[in-house]
Amino acid sequence: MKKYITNLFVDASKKLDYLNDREIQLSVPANPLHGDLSTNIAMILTKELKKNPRQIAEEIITNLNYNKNYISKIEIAGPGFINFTFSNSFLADILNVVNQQKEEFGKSQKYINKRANVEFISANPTGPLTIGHGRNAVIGDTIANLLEAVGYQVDREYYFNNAGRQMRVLGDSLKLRYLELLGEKIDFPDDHYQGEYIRDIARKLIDEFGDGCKQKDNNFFKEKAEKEIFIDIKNTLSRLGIKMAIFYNENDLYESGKLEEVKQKLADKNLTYEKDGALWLKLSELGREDDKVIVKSTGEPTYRLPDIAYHTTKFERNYDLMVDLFGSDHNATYPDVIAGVKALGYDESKIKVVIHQFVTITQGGEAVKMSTRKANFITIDELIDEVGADVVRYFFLMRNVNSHLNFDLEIAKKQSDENPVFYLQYAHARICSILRMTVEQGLQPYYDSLNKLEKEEELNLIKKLHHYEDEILYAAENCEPNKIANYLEELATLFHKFYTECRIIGSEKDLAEARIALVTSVRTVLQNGLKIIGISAPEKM
RNA sequence: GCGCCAGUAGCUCAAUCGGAUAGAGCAACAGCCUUCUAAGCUGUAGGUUAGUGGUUCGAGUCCACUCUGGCGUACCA
Repeated sequence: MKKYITNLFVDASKKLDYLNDREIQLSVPANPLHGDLSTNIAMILTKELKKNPRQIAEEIITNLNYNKNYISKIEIAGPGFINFTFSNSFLADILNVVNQQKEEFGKSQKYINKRANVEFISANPTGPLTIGHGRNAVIGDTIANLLEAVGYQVDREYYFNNAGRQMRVLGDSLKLRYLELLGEKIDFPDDHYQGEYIRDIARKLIDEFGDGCKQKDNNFFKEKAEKEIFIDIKNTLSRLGIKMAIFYNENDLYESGKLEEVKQKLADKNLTYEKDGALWLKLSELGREDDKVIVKSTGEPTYRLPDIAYHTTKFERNYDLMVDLFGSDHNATYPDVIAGVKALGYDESKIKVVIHQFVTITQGGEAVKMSTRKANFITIDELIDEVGADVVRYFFLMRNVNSHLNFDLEIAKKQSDENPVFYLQYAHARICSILRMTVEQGLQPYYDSLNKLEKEEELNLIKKLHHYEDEILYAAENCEPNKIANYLEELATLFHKFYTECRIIGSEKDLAEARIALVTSVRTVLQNGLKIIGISAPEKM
């Protein structure tokens, strides 16, 4: 409908010059008395034309040649809004469209033949995924789902480094626990990984090799730990319904020579210099505040060089869009990387960095500080065991990525009956129940009597269904998965109100069957939306 | 000190590029099940949108400053 109205304005611009190339903002008014879509164009033009906005609106409306089958009326209201009201025949047609498109409804072809890469989680394999990673994982996966819904072919990518200091400490930690379990007296250092999972892996080694690994070096233990931990991480992700397409190891950048190549290119552009035995990148010439070290005096690169090199590989893999999802602790570092990528001649506008704020974990009102090393953490696995994958996903998704997410463990555990995710699923289950019942009564969805739907609860529901496609597109383009969670809650609310006010069984046959067509469409949209946020749609609860 | 993010009802959060009377849920109070699932619905109460100034037809939203909180500010990632 937005497209239709926009085209009306394009036609009108042939007569009204000032409408030429003007973007028409159409929004859904909060107050139903203000119609179904509204534009403020007349008020925007008022300054330029030095005319009263209501006069301008009047002039525009007389030049809008609209079809009464789509729009029942156009009105001027308030200071100069132009309000459009959908006709009932248009609303009825929405249900036909949903019914025809089914699981395709809401998807679009806007980015068909485009390829996107969504990089997320990217936690080094030093321990199980914790609540801290959970938000990143769920947001990333849902952004990927959204991009797929608007046409992109998407690769989900996990970047990790198994070569750094963190991983050496991990290998050490495993070796010490191994020796400890074999009866040696071990003084386990504070700065090593304290978690019980290290002992679990050590036990596996003993089961497999007995004491035969005593003489093995750090590398052996490191590799064993990495392997076991990755199995665990992948298992956790799979419980959340997440499947990564690519695990990209930072080490490949060294082995392939990519790192050296990028370093050389930066040098060729005269963007590096040596100082104090280290190699510096002239970030101050690239719009950043200070120059930064990219190769330490020890010869080891800092994270910046491999990160820049890594991003160049994404460009070489020909993605049209690259989404990087980080926690807010990375917010000072990524601009350096982007500046480096740009300096190498890549189009940095293809990279979209999404920063999500931290999850604040509280237990009984008290904040819990998390640290993988200190083993003071709650794993996603534990959380799934407690409340189920659906609740975990929904909890991490329901807030704006820019907002801190307050995760009260006690509420998450005990409040499962009142969790909003059940509210959505309940709406779906109720519809399924109705449909089971109506089949027994010999009733079927009937699309030729949709004009019988004229109660407020019915019309509001249909209008909400109509907005679904716009919501998906907006959420995808802006990487705001929480919009879909909010939308589905609103849709569920409208359905529950409908359910309370409008009966199907017992109503006159044409009306009953039109209502069946309506709830069938609602079910379709609930299913489609829940699928995008990765939550199940139960038929019974 | 500087940078990014936030501050909206008692609590947790919405509010589509600046739009019309700032909305939900939880908690509180009062109602609704002989009829399709009460994990639901209806009503009452709850607000100087942290503060001060500015921009304009119009500000929770934009700008400046102040206050509070989170995350950063490495030759750690």
